[in-house]
Amino acid sequence: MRVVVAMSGGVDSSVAAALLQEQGHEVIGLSMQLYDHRGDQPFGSCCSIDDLHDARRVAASRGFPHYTVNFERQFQETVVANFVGEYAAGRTPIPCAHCNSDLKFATLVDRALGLGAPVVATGHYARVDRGEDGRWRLRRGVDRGKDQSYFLFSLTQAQLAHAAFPVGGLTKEEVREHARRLELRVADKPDSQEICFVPGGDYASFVADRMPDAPRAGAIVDMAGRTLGSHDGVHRFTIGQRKGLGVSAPAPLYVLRIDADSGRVTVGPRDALAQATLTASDVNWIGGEPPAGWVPVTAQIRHRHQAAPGRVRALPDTRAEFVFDVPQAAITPGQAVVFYDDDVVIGGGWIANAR
RNA sequence: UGGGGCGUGGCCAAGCGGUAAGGCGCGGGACUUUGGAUCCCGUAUUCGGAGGUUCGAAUCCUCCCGCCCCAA
Repeated sequence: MRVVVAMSGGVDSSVAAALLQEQGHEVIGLSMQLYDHRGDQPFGSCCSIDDLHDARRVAASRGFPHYTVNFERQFQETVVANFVGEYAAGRTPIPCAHCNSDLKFATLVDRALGLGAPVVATGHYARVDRGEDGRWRLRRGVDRGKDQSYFLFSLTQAQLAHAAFPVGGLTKEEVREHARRLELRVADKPDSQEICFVPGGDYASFVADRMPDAPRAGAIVDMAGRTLGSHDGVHRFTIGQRKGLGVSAPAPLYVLRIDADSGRVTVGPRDALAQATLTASDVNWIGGEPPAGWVPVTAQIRHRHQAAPGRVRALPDTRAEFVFDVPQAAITPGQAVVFYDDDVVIGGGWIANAR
């Protein structure tokens, strides 16, 4: 079978491609150029010029074709625009999830079909299979420590039908062993981390430079409304943040609330971060239809959050309401909430608010 | 110049004769395909200044400097 593999230049997607090829598939490597690599400005680790070279070299060494497609414009218009807009609005974006939902799977499946490939594979740690009802299911990767199903909650039945995650059944260590066995040059390449398009991890400057209006400065106040200090812009904060407040107090202070209109950032003790109920928007129910009534599930509210039990129900306009059995700390607007039944992704959406 | 209190690292603050706790903040590291959190490490040769007492003082005494409160 002809398969298109989205290659980031890292170990995971490289091994995914090599394994598929080893299994007898006709592999076509595809890399997305997300940034203008001309000029000398530094950029992040994902899909950098070096990564594109790595992907190309891996393809060459394995003897399968590799193409680079230019997604700079789409990346700017979807992922980067959302990233900047969310921070400006006092919310906290999660670009990796948007990149998957708004860019990769939104376009790659069509591209692949155009190349005569019915399947698009990536290096994500997640699994796809079919349930008893014949519907496609998205499940957590076998390596729970590296699981990335959280970032893939937006996949639809149509997309899952054409998706493959070759490393989803492996552990990271097994992937690296395969990489060494196959003599891939990226075998010992460090795992990617941090926001790929923000140079040096200084996302605050990145956002400030691209905001339509000047950063909204304001006061840092306690729960009683007393002013404790001031800040340069709400984009510098996220719910649950402790560092960088510049305020000293008898005990650590955490960001509890961000009001983008007034620029007011409310801080308080850690206990005050716990909330049980959240509303999500643009919810994708992977099975195809929203559940009827309340359904018991576990919910994950950030990458590496231990999914916690509760119940969910669908609301009108593709929204959903979820209630944790035990309140969780720092439920943050802008982040994704993903619902699971054991290791099966039921659906997910973007956190709109919590209370 | 009546009385009382206080000055310890960027902030708060223990210590009250035996050779500078702790917290916040800050810096670094670990972890991590988002942000945040969490964990680990680091952060005052020195206690407003100058003398004195003592084997030894941030801790006792004297003077000076600077704050704060009470007083018609």
